[in-house]
Amino acid sequence: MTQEPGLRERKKKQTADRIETAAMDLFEKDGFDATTIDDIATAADISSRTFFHYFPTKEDVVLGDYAARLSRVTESLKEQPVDSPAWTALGVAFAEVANDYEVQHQQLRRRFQIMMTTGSVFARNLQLQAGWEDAVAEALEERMKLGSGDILPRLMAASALGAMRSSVRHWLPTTNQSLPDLVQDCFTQLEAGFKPAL
Amino acid sequence: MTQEPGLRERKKKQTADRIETAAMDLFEKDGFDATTIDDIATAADISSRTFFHYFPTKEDVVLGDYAARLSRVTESLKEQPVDSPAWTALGVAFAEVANDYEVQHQQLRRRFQIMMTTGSVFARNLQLQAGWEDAVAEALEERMKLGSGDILPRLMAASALGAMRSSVRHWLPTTNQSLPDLVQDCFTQLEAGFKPAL
DNA sequence: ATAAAAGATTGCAGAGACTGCAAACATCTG
DNA sequence: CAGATGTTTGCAGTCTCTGCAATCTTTTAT
Repeated sequence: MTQEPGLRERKKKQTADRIETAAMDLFEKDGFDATTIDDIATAADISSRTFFHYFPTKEDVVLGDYAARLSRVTESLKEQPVDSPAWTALGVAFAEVANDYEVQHQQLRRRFQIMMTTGSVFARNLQLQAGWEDAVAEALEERMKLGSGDILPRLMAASALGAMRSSVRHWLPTTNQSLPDLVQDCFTQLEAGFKPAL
Repeated sequence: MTQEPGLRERKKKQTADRIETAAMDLFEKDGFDATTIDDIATAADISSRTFFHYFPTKEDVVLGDYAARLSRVTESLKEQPVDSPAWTALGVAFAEVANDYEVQHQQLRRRFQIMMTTGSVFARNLQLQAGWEDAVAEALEERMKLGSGDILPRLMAASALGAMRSSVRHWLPTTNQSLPDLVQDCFTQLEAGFKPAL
């Protein structure tokens, strides 16, 4: 099943990494907007055309992997016992993600720093999160066996993502509390609002 | 105080309107992405350079006025009696906006239609909403007399905006329920989660 | 009424992100 | 080793958006 990746795969990953590190270094050195695709391509030793075979936009270099990470929420959600309340299950799923964030906080802080100070990157991030909201809302709808006419799944998904975003924002500058704790606090705060919902 | 606007002001407003209607017509006819600034400029009888004196980006033509509308939330929030709970006050403020939306739903539907089907416009919208979230969170913080170390104002702001967004999404395709009702439902749903907070 | 100030419009040149295409190149498969 | 398949590259081109300087319009002060 899991074949050892061939030369082609290895090279590809290697190039992707080279682009990413080169780009991040330049972003931090010169700023996101002042760094051009050409700059990145030169630093990563590829042609500028090739850049777009690896990343759809410049913004995605900053968000790339951390975007994929949140998509785990839906998987985790499906693994939760069906008899636990939806909001609780959501809380567990997000706690896992928060843990990932906490573990890799060194790399994430660099990315967040750029994201929070660059409008286009921030916007792209929100756009990706909106996609996750859709996915989470859909998963919740299925889980709660509700028709698509009910607003509750979407509201829950939006609240959960909002809790996550709020937590990250407070987590970033301070480091007083751990991210999982913050997320947990937000979820328990909102819990009463979703009490009656299975 | 309120001087009758001079010729200059009148012309400016007139040009802005011309750009907006021309652009919206083209967006609906050919699609947002397929419409170029040049197309809009030609249709509105201006030079393409002038377009950017009126709108910072193509996306803002779709979002323009309705963006400003939500900024009313903070004002409305300040007018609420200080002894009413924060979440209740927020609910009233958003209800006013929802009413505006409902009244002008014909124009808004056109804009939402384009927004929901065009990634860049949707992203821009989320970016603007993030700005409102900041403003609302700040206003709440002041109202609740909390230090800036507390996460609650931000969580409330995020939840409120989330409720608004969720409501709009359900309101758009159906028309079964009025937007203010939907918003009200979401706010009462979440109310229990913010009960203990003044 | 007229001249000066202030503001708006325009064209031009240019940077920069991103796309499609076709040729060259590398890797994999049999 | 040859053919299939995937990757890189250069090139030409489109489009958004910016700065600048010239021109034209409206306002204001004389």
